[in-house]
Amino acid sequence: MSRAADKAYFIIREAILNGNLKEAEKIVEEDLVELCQVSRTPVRDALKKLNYEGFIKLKQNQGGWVRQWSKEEVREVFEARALVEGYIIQLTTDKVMDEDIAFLTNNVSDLENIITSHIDKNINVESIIPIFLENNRAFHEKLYEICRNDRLRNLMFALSPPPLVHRTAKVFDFKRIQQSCNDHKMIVTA
Amino acid sequence: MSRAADKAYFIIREAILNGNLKEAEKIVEEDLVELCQVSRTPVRDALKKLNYEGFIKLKQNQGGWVRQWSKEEVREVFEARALVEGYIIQLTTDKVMDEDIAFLTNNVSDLENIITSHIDKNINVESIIPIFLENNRAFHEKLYEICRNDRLRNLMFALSPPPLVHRTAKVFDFKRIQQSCNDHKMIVTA
DNA sequence: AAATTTCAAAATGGATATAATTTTAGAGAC
DNA sequence: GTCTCTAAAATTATATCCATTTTGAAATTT
Repeated sequence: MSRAADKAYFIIREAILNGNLKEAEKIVEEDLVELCQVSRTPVRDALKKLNYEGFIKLKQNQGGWVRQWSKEEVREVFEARALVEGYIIQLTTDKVMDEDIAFLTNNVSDLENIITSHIDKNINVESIIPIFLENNRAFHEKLYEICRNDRLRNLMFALSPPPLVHRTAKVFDFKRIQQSCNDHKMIVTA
Repeated sequence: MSRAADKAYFIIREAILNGNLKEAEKIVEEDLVELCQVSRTPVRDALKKLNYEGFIKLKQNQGGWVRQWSKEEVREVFEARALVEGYIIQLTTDKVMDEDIAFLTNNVSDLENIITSHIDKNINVESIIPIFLENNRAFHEKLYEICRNDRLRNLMFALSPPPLVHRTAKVFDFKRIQQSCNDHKMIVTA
């Protein structure tokens, strides 16, 4: 995708994820032109992409809305993601190299260390959320790289997680993060 | 998506699947304008969608190519599709209604009858391929309808099958079709 | 007063024009 | 003869313009 269109894509996506564009809010292209400082063409490209990825819902001749998530849907997405991830892990086992293992091992132990040090010092969980997210992203990115399957990577992207506001309660406490960390650990050893 | 863009999408998709646009062939937007009889805007929309679905590969400022399929990739796609389908079937079990079952039962027995009559009369397998494809499509479409999950439906679409030429050897003989028929039968009884 | 119709304003989809980028093709150097 | 550089051609990306559709409020009818 091109530069102006990329710019629009990331700005709009960010606005959705951080809640500036609220759920079920009508999306008007002209407003986004102003927000993104590009013309309508790249804005429209960005909206198409966001539509494919499920961030918004486009309707013929009626524009788009920020996608609403029911509890049921959130659950289903997480289940489907788990399904695909499991499959990806299966695929990686034949292709994985020593240096990949090293990378993943480091990734996991990095997070582990951070968690324990935060718990020891009694630091609030919120401060490690960004670290966790980045660590988590890197881990999964590596898995895609190993299994070399763009299709599956897109697939996971299509199953992009619901916006932060919906995940927060579900995901972000120390227990959850440790759980995720352990899951990754098991994957690496396998 | 809008009408002209839909038109372009289906024309181009068809051209890829039936081999008129050959593998690894460079895709030039202006040529497709002529083929589809619409302007460049809807052609570009269609290409974006086809890119997202993996039919073609787009590169920044360099246009696109019809996707090439290695044997490995074909296998992986079929596996991934099976994975998602299995999951869809799991989801449908709580939601399925009597009339849905009736529809699926009919669908399966229709195909069964056609197969046996063709084998009895010693008719070439090729003549039932279109019937099989349509029957198959209707079966899976029904499953999506039952589980009411657009996301999974899109996901399957993103895992769109490789072009016909690649599937032919794999899929189209009586044994295969009967196998598929039996699979569906088992799904219905479950 | 409620419902329906009409019409203008606004928003989206599509076509075309312009700008930027990449590819090519040929001239010149080695 | 091959390689490199450059300018023209081709192609893509973006902006803008036009057409079509939708929306919503005012007006008319029941």
